[in-house]
Amino acid sequence: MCRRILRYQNELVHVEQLEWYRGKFKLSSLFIRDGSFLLIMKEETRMNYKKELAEILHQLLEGEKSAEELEMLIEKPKNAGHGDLAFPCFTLAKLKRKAPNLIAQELSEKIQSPTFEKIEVVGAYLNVFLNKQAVAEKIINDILTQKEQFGSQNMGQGGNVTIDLSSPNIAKPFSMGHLRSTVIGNAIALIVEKCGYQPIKINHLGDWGTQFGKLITAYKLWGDADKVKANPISELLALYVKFHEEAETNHALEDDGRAWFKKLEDGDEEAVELWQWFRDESLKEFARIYDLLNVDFDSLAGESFYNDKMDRVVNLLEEKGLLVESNQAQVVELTEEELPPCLIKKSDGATLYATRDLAAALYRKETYNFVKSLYVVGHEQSLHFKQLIAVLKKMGFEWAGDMAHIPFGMMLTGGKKMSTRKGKVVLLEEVLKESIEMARHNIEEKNPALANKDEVAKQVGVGAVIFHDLKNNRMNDIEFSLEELIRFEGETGPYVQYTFARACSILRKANWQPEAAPQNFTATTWEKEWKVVSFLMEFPNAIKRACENFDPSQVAKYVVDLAQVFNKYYAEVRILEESEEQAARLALVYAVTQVLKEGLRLLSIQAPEEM
RNA sequence: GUCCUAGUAGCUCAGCAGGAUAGAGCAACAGUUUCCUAAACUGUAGGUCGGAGGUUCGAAUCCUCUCUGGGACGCCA
Repeated sequence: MCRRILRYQNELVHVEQLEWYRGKFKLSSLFIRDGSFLLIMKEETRMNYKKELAEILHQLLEGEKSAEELEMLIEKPKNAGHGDLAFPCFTLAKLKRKAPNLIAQELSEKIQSPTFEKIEVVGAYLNVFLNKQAVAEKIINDILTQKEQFGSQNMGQGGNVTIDLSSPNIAKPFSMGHLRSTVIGNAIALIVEKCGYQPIKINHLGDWGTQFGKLITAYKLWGDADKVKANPISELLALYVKFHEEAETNHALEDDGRAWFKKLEDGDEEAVELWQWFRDESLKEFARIYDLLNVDFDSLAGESFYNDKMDRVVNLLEEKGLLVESNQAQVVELTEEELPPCLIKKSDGATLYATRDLAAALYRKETYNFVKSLYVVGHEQSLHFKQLIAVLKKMGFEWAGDMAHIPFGMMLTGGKKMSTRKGKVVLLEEVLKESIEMARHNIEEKNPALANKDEVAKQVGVGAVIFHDLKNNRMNDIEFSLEELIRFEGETGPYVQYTFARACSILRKANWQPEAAPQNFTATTWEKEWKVVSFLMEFPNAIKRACENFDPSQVAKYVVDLAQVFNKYYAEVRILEESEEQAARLALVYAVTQVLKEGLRLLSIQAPEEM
């Protein structure tokens, strides 16, 4: 091979450029392999010590396994006594036909790197201890200079990601059930943005559909304009509930409701006017809640927005010969996909949910040219999204593969789904109010001298509710429990916020400024601090995991873990006490505040400096 | 009936591209405040990882079957 190439991360780079890279990235490790490749690691990569170890092992094993394979085998030990990285040698035993503990022993003797302080062999394991001084200094300085940028990545490269979130139904109260999509979607938007994507948050309002026909029917039968004006949502909800009660015995009501919806879709003046009114009132109420939750949207294009864009979809389907009649309705058959047929038009010609989502998908691709299009919608709609994507693929739209349903479990009361129809809902606003009140109560008890009590109570109360939703795997159902929600101890939002506030308090008392921080901390062994440092190091990985899996709980869990180790450290070490190590300790405290704050921000939770 | 999802400590959950004694929080019990905010910290107790097979040097993690809860399966969204 005449051209010497070196690999720079995943790219191939010409060796002539080596000097340029050396200047720019301070190469830490340089390997020459079979005279034709040079493998380098640039400065940022060095932070990924796992990669470095994998690379070294790869060299030592003379290519018997790829660096990537080796990296996957490296784990971080659960037990601190087992070091920071561990490599089990079992799999090599077969390849080398040698006892795994012997292999570990041999490897341990050959590894030489300033990054690794010591290598221990325990059975078949290679336990690697990082050089605490070097690593801690590196991490702390990174955070000191990058501040809230620490942990940011660029896998998104500016690509647009549309996120369908929240999407409450107009004329219905904003219930606990809607919290999940709102809060999960918002956190995903923030996380994805942190990873270099451009999120586009779309509130796909449920402002269209047969339900409005039903509501109009109910309003015309039993409604009172003054009452609705005085108390829009609760009055409309009462009408909606009454409709369903009456409809159980009087089946003509259902037909009447359907008829009114058809009129609405055809632009009947009275129907449109009522609809517009209901919609405006609802949006006013929702605005208060979004404000509390700190959520805003890039688009409010809901279902009604696609009203005039559906003919095109239907025509396209017809042109492609996908539309077939079935019991007077128009459907797309999905037998090859092993899915039930997707209903496009009802027998009365009115459109359906799927029709609107098809139109919306097309619109979003054309308007935003997304690289990913996410739908943060409950798990019970999985089939619908499978069908939606399948139909788009059948239509020949390759980009349908970039669409993804992000499902989540249900909010339950008494083991059952909350049902608007039966009027059995818990209002989100009520819950937020209770939580804020609880926070306020705690402040009076614990820190009555606090300056901006109302503001902090709001941040803490709302933080508790958001965190409670985000801390667990999306897919778990959540049994609604007010007690559980407004618990501020243990693995909760307020616990993390409290940890942050106490850390801030230390910095305040020390009158510590990041600009005045020293660059090196030679007086410190970092022994007591090591656990905290090693958690700080994990932040970028947590974000990456959260982004790849669209899973905010990864960040929530991380932030609790960091708070826990910091609290232990805080209880053990008196930081404000004069000591040679104080400079390093204060810098560490500052680093913790930065990461906690940023972690909370990614969950849309504020971090008060005092509470 | 088919498909999707979950089953880990009394409760809520982590851990699941297989790895070293299965971890937190809550609740229980016992402690810590002349000391950086006790919304905290320390300790004790608590588990045949739903069950049965299988793959493997090694399984909570992968495969098959099975039981239980929840959900979805054409004119709701």
